[in-house]
Parts: sequence; structure tokens; C-alpha cells
Amino acid sequence: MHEALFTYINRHIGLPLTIDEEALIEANFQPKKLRKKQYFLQEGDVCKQIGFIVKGAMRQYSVDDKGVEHIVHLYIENYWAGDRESSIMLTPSKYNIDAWEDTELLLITRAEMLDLMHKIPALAQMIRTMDERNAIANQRRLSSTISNSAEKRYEEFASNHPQFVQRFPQHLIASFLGITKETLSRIRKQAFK
Amino acid sequence: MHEALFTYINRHIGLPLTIDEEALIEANFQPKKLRKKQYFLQEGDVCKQIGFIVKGAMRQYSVDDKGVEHIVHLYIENYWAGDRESSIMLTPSKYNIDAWEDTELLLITRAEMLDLMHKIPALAQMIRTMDERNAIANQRRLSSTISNSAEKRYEEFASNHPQFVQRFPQHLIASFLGITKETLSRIRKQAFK
DNA sequence: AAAAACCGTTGATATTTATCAACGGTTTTG
DNA sequence: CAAAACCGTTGATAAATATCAACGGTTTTT
Repeated sequence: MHEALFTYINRHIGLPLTIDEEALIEANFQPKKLRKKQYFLQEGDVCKQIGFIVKGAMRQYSVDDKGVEHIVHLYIENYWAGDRESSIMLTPSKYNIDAWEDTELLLITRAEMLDLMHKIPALAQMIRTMDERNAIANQRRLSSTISNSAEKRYEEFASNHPQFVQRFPQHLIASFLGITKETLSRIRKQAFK
Repeated sequence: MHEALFTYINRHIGLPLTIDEEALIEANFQPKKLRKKQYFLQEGDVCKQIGFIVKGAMRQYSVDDKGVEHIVHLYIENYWAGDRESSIMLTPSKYNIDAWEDTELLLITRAEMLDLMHKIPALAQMIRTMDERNAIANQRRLSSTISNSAEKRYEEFASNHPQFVQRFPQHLIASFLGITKETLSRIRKQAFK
């Protein structure tokens, strides 16, 4: 099960991991299975661990006063799920994260991760790269959200992330884009002619 | 002029910088003055440097097909201005950054910064903290943008960032929030009764 | 000091998007 | 396998927000 993680890490660093490093990583990442709909994080709890997704799909969302869910992140294989703010600040999370499909995760706490990063420089490098890519992706999404119409936002998303479009139902994609499912349905109909 | 940077760094690390470290930093950050409206970065150029703002105010924005500006960031003292995506990927930027007020900056290239981070561990730690805070702020902004109405977004922004509200004109704040200046004007009028 | 640019506001109107309700066709669950 | 939950769609309507044009009061530039 840890193979997927080794592959992921090796793809993001210069020299491949040594046997010893792999052993250290294996010892620190705890496997966990979630069945569809099970929670990984619930609003109000502190996010103590982050999870690398080996297999499956998850979503992160907040729930507003009216009970409406707002999807802030969608995750599939090779993504890291967690609430960074809660995890770093040790504050109760405003988000829920649950499994959309049956999911296999590898879990690690922030403290363990920091420790591992000291022991395995390549891992530290990988995390930095991951953070950068993440920052870039967030910047793009933010920019798209404040600059573009719902239609353009969807087109952009669908062309950049076709895997998500085919994997998650439309109403989740709509929420992720900050629009209602009805509006997305109409946008797609429109785009089709 | 570098004093402001030392103060900033010391506020974000455990032990204060040594004399030698301060000298090294001073040697690597190049002072630069921009007059109001001067560009720091123009769309199409690669962002080669990032700038620490010692004094002044700047804005980062894209310009759409219709010529409308969309403000993606507003900066004041103690902020770092730059386009991370362009800087890391060495791709032409989609953004402009210019001085809203006369501004004093300290500039450094990415390569120089990475080098400095190796030589001064505390600086590396500071940058990591800065990145984390930034990631958290972006996450919050994104969440607010997809979940809240224009009115709520403005209220949240005004209460979290009063300095910006008093320092930048309303039409820039509006653009930053992804709404028009007329809508913001009406929201404020509404809120006032 | 005059001219020009900038800024916030307002009114009238158009466009975009949300809301509410209903439906038929899945898929999941007991 | 029957009931329930889920999913996407559509229509009618309402609400939020954008657009366009104009104004008076700054502030900046010449």
C-alpha cells in the first residue's frame, strides 16, 4: 500500500528514495480505510493528521447557516487531504472532509511529518514543491473565481480537470465552482448547442 | 532601509538574526523606489524578483478582454509582492503589479533567496511560516468567495482588513472582492442604515 | 488657476444567477 | 425486490449583481 506513496515521492524529487528512507516513511504513515460517506474530519474537530490518498475520492466542505454545503476541495488519488489552517493553528476546523468513494489513505500527523522532513531532506524538498504547486493552483482558482462568469469558470475547470468532471457528480462540481446545480445544468445545455 | 526587513524577520523567528546574517541579507536585497503608478511587473514579463514592501502600497491585477482590471492582491508595508507562478515556472505572467502609492521595496531573485535560505536557516524557517500564513489566508478568501454573498464578503473583509479599506479607494476594494464599484457603493449604503 | 483625471454615488435597466417545485430515471439500501 | 435516496433536468419566478449614463465634488496635472 505504501508503494503508491513512494512512487509519488520519487516522481517529485531528484534521486529516488533509499531503502532506509522508504522504511522510515512506511513506519510513519499509518494506513486507513474509509468507506463511502465516512468522515475523515468533522467541523469543530482539530485536524490532527493529513492523509495521502492511495485510492478513492474525497471532498472537503463547509456547511452554512441554511444547511447548504459549499465544496472547497475535491480530492482523488495522489492528493493530500486535510485542513491546513486547523492543523497548523490547532484550532477547530470549519470544514468537513468525508469519503465520496471507498478510500484508502496513508495518515501522518504534522509533528511526525516535520520530523520526517528533518530525517529525509528529499521529502522536505518534495513537500516544498507540493506547497508551491498548491499555492499556484489556489491563486489560479481565486483569480478565475473573481474574474470570470460561471460559464467560463466551468469551461476552464472542465478543460483543466477532466478527471474530476467524470468522477464527481455535477452538483458537487457546481458547488465547487460556487454555483447551483441548476445553473450548471443550464450552462452545460447551453454549451452543447 | 533594511531595518524594516530585519524587524519583520525577527518578529517571525525564534532567535534574532546575528550581525553576520543581517549583513548577508543586506547584501542580497536590492533597494528600489517606485513612484505612484510605476510598474513592478507587466503582463507578459517573467517575474524575476519578489519585493518586500518597506513603505507604500501596491496592487496586482489582470486585465480581461474588455479591458477591465481584476485586482487579485493588494499590498502594503510588510507584504511580499510578486507573481509566484511566473517566478517559479519562469513563464510569462498574466498579471500586472504597480505602485498605488510611492513605494520603497527590497528586491531579491528566487535564486538568491534559495541561496540565502541555505545560509540562514532562520530565514528558511521564516519563509515557511510566511508560506503557511499565506496558504491559510488564500484558503479563507477562496472559501469566502464561493460561499458568501457580496455583502457578507465585504463585511468580512472590512472587519478583517480595516487598514486596506482606509488605504485603497473603494473601486479597488470592489474589484478585489469580485464585484463592481456600483454594487459596493450600494452595499455600503445599505449597511449604513 | 484652469483643465483633466479621479472617485463615489445614484437612477434606470439588463443580465446573471438563485430559488422553489416538480419529474423521471437511476442507484443504493433495507 | 420494493422503498428510499440520489441525480440531473426543466419551468416559473425572484433576487443579486452588472451595465450604462450622468452628476458633483475632489485631487492631480499642466
